[in-house]
Amino acid sequence: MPRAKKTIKTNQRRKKSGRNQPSSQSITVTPDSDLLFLTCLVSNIRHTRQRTKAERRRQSPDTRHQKNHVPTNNDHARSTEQRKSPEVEHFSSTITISSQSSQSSLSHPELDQSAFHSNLHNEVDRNKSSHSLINQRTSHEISNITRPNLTTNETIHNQQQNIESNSPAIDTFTNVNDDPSASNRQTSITTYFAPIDEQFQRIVDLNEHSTNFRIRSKIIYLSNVRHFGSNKVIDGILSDASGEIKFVAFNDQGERVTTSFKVNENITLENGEIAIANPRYRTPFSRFEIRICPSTVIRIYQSNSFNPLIQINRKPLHEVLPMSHGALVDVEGTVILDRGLISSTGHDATNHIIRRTFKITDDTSTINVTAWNEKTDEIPENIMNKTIRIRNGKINYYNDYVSINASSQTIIQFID
DNA sequence: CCCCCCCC
Repeated sequence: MPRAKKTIKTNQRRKKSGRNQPSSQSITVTPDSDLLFLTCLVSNIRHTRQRTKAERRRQSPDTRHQKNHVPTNNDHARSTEQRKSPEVEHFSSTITISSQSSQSSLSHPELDQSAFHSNLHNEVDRNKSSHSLINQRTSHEISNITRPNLTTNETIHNQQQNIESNSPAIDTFTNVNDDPSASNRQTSITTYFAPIDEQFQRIVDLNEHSTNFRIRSKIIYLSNVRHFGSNKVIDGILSDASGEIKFVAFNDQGERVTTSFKVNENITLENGEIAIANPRYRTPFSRFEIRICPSTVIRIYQSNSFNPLIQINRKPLHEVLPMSHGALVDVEGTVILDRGLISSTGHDATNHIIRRTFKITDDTSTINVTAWNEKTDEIPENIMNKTIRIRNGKINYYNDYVSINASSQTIIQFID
């Protein structure tokens, strides 16, 4: 069946890339020339010593450990609050270089760098020296945004994160003059009015009056194509560190989306029609939707560290257990048992089903989670002790046992 | 201009 085939393919890809995260699908190997650049960049930053691989390896589990206990009841705001959380503050100064050094480790898949990802952007906020260094390269590199080049995109990311995090975005451009390749940009106009191609807007700042905008985002949800009358529609949810917004695409525009969008991949999106979404179709975390139109430019955005967390209205597991069959819930928990992939056939023998079941726990209880069919593609091979965040999981009673089903309407994200 | 989807 096509479904099963698809699963196998993604698993192979996962193995090849040597990484465990669902986002690994978007990763390409950094070319040597970029490693060279990285080396220069890293050695140019004086006040901070580049840590050896062994040191990084040692640090990695610590970092993961610190993040693991985090589950709080205040998840709603957590993705934006995280930037200021004390534990992040605590170790950010010790891994200041890691946004560069962990990039170079991409070609060393044995290194588990996943623990760094969610924290990289925090460091840039606090490290103005690397910040200005990075800016020297940004203005010409951004034009290469479609190049499958992690260095480029990380660089852009580092700069853009500053825009997202510090409300006055202007200071980000102060060092642009150092870059000879940017010479034709150096009119006073572009110095003071940042060119649109050098920044991303925050998703929370979009509204029905936004016209020329550019965002970068993770595709956290993609619907199936639905048909109505002679038309078809596809929609989804885009997320950055600031929030999320729905998008919708009709007919021809939908074709673009179905051929190029994949859940958990990052994109940049420029222009589109923004409207207040029909409340029936809204997410709990956004009012607006972007209608993709012919002028909308969509590009792959390859960044290992841009990994915004999905927002959820988290329910403690002990409150989930008594809920009724079919109810939708948001939960978060740590995987304590992984039963792996199980194939079976449905009532109809031609219906091939694949599922992955694992048990999660939080402070209050434990529950089994089953991901069905294509959703299993989003589950990394190694999930033990990782924290999973689930939005729109479906309560399922079967043989007197409660579990949470993750199927196509469910959004899942591994945090560690 | 659009929303349902169950499966062991």
